[in-house]
Amino acid sequence: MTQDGRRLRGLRSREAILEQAVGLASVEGLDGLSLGRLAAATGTSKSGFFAHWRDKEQLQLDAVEWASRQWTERVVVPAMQAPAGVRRLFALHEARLRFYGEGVLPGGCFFFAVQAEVDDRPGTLRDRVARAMREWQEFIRRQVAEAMALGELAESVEVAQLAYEIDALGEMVIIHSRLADGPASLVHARRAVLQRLRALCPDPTLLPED
Amino acid sequence: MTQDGRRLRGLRSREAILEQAVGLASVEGLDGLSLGRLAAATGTSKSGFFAHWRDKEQLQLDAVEWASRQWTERVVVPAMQAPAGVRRLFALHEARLRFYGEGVLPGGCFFFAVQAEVDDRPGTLRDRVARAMREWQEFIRRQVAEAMALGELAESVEVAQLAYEIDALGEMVIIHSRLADGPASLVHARRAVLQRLRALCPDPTLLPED
DNA sequence: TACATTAACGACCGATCGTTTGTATAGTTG
DNA sequence: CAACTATACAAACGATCGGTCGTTAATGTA
Repeated sequence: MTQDGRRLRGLRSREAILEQAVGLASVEGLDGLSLGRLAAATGTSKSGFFAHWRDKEQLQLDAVEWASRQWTERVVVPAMQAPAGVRRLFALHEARLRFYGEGVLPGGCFFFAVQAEVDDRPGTLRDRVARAMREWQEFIRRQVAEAMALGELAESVEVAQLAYEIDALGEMVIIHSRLADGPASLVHARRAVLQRLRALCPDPTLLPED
Repeated sequence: MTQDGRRLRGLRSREAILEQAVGLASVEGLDGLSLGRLAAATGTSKSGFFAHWRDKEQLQLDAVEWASRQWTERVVVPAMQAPAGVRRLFALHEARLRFYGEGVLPGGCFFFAVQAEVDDRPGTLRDRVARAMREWQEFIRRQVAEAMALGELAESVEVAQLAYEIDALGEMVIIHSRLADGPASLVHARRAVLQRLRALCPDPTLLPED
């Protein structure tokens, strides 16, 4: 199982295809992502995919994996460089908004585009997407709990409640920025969480004023 | 152009088909809603649709119209029975949550399922969906502004900001309840808006405590 | 009664879907 | 070098897609 040149070349095109697939899926969803169009976008042939994946579902599963790793690298990891507590919590929110604002994915958010498709369709794909989202929300909850343990959030805070609010205010940027408000929703989402955290934090100077 | 029996019969099946279409689209989206499956669900034939609609896009446009009216009847109208101001604002939020919680549509929310599909695809359909959503958000903003005019919200409130928060906290119930938290997200969404309004309202007794 | 219109249908069209098959080729191993 | 393996392809498959066509039965109008 040594990685010789063949596998290396294969891995390279595999990664290139997955990157394209995640980008396309963030726009058209996992169903709209047809093998024909993906082939055209990557400059390969439809049948070439089956050298890398047994069927379309395997490709979709790997795309979910790829999107998860991308999210971790571009959102979670940068936020972890902020000091633990309420500052890291807000850094996490800002990192997400930066991800959206910079247009890393042409459709904004891979998981948002995919949720509506899989949530009513049981199967491995749905399970994998649901797990990724549960891990993400659990991660937010951990940051909230840590901020509380550090005394940086009022004791009256309920962890799951605040975590829901932070996630909701961030995620909805995708909808609002694309169909209605445009970039203004980024400002609204940032301020909503910032003011909420400042109101709950005994030492608001930990957070920017505006 | 008098409405004789033929047209009446046509209208009846037209409405029945549209109701099915909106329900199916709330689950599978407007693309997933294929004419073949819609025909099977309504017990008619594919080709029968073309007696009512020129092509699929016209059916989709009418489905958007139907979903808009349903939303108005089931959410907006009931909320308007509450006294203007902060109580009506919260009644609007609760009416939405009731709509989701009761499972009026099998997929939860028609517009949520459709947004991700149309937002990157210019055309009449996208325009119509975007208009419906802009009207809804503008309606929320009007209620916020009215509550402020009545002195039921602190003067520091920015209308668009608060409206964004209320809408985001409500809409995200669809995602969270279907892939992660389940019904708990309804509780989170309700409490988030309730506490936010109570904190901003000079007379919190206008709103329930919990 | 004679005629027009409508709802609804079955059969079929070209296009595209995911997938299979067979093949050519480049890289690795004995 | 020969034998083998992984990559990639063109061609074709059955299924399904949105849509057309011609027809039938029912309902209206003159």
